[in-house]
Amino acid sequence: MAGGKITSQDVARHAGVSQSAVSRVFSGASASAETAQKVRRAAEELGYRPNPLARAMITGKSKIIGLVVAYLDNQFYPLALEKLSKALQDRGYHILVFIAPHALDGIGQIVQDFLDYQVDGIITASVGMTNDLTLRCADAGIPVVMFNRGQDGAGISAVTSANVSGGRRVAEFLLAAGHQRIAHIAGWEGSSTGRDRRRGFVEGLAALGAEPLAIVEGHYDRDTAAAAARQLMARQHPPDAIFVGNDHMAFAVMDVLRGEMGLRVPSDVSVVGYDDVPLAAWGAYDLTTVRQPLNRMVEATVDTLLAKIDDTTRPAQKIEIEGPLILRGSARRPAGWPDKA
Amino acid sequence: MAGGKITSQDVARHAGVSQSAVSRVFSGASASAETAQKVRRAAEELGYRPNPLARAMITGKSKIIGLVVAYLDNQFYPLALEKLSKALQDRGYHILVFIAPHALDGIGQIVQDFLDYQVDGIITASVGMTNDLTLRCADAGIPVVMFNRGQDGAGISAVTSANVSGGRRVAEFLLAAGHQRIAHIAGWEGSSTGRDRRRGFVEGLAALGAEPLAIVEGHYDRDTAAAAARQLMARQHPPDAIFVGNDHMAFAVMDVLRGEMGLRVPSDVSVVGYDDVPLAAWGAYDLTTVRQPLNRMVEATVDTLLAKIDDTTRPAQKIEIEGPLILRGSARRPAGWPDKA
DNA sequence: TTATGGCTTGCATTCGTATGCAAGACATCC
DNA sequence: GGATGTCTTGCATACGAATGCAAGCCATAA
Repeated sequence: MAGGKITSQDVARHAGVSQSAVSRVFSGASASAETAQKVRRAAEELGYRPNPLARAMITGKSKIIGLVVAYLDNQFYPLALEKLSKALQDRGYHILVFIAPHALDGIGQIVQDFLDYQVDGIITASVGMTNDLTLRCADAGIPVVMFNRGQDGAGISAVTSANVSGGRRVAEFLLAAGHQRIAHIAGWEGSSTGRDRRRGFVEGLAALGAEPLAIVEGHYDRDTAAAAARQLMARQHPPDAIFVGNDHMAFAVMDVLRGEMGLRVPSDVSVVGYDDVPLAAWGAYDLTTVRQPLNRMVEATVDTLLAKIDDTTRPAQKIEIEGPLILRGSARRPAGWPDKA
Repeated sequence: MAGGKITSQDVARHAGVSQSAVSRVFSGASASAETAQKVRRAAEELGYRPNPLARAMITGKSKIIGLVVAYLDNQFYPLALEKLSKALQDRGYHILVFIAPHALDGIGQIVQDFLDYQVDGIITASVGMTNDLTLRCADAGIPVVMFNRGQDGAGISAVTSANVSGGRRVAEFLLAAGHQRIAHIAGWEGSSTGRDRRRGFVEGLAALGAEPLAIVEGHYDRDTAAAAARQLMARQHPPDAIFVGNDHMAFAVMDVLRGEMGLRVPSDVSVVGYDDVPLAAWGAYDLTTVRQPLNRMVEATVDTLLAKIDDTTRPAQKIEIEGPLILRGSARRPAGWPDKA
């Protein structure tokens, strides 16, 4: 029961040295082997641990990373949260989590909180109003990395998967399977991922002399995507394949096609998603989708952020990681294609 | 740009009062209306905000709540995390998130981190080794509330849904639908929720003169639950209804029944889950399940925790909240039953 | 032997806020 | 009018660790 807090003073007394000596041993500054030994023994015996809050006051480094997330109903983000969190914990950081409010003024509040708590860095995992948030933090001199969302021009680091080439691969895949009328339910024009996937997809079709039957926005939202699916299928010549901007929406689309309209996937309509969340592999959906390589994205994010914290002058980096197309049962498979492409 | 930090000193100078006056205005201590006015104006003009770290050093109150979660692949927990987080943010707290490591020694690390950062309170959302963690934190004098998990005897607050009566209601429901051979894939014997649901279920059957065909443990894990389903269906007389200890496992069970075995739900087998996560309402599963009233559970958790932080001598509370049975398409419906029971 | 340099070490101060204490202002009561 | 009490206010100090500075130590070089 270490009820009474042990301070560096206590350790100093116990070890017969000064408080500064203790501080130096624990903060890695120079100290003789002998002193270090004595201090460590004393600390061990007393159960001393440096107080990070006090340390933060002096150094300005809190060892806290702010993590902003939203859309926890899309399985991709809880997983990202989990892995980011673990990776940062392993590196000796702690994670202050903020659920991004949908109201815009909430963002200002969050920025203030970050400043107040002197977080050393910030990761934004797909917040709609990322721009505002990131810019304000960057202004305040806090390193920021955007996860799964890029930003043109601005000097802010970002880690994404290779969305353009992913979209292109889906186009090639659907054409190879012989689809004639291919529609796209896009993510959100306000997000780089949505734009890039769409662009890659359209370019991929164009490169093979095809063009999309229609493109509708799904806003990364179940209800919107479901409505989009209904709208597409109500056309005089409905699509025979739909590329959906992420898995979360693709599930809604499949629910509409099969549940409401009694259609069969993929015999009536092929559906392709994006992300490869665990649910995509479950029997009920068995969704063909482009995998976002979560582990590598997390590693890259953490590395980039910590590097920038370590050396603030580092320039911003944009990192893109390729992910494979995972072939499952929700889309017709072209003859001869393997499970991954 | 407010690059240089504004301190209470600056405000004091600007307002023509002492630093203590500023402190008192911002910490709610007594101050004359006039002084308060001057201070607030000055603070406004300078963009001053009290430094929570410095404040924490003096008061010992960090306004940080530690939140321990695991199993982020079960949709229930991300949602809980989201709502808990929002509720606490609204009350002026910040959330330090820890992903519970599966290794046992990781727990000790977490406890130390909590102590180091002087968290004001802790919420544990369904960690396996909750016992050890909670006891150690309670020992250290940090208020703890267990979310969605109880603990017999020990003086620790806990908020759960009414799992015993929930289990009982499922039993009554399945019997009313005329099922003859009812099996249960239970949660985990080491968790109170798992034990309670099971107990209520068995009692409910017994009260009507029935007994379970079989009970198998699913460990709240997809693969284990899937294996359990296979095992149950391989019996000479397989069940015609399965009550599964939570939705997450129920999805796996449905995948096995429909995907692997070609059975129909509910005509061949009825499936009932527990939680009512959003996915349960999606078309692909359309799962009949007992709802855990998340919003009210979150409110109760936050209220209990903050009350205990406010007055440490408060005795531990065990709060149970009733949740309805939501009737959907995965289980045969007894004649005359409404959608909710 | 003395001067020079590199290491350690302790002292004192610093970070930004909260708070006990005593002094002052003012109203109340006898 | 003097005594008593309540309310404000400023001063000084405390929280726990980090760090500039100067003093002390030892070894090496001249």
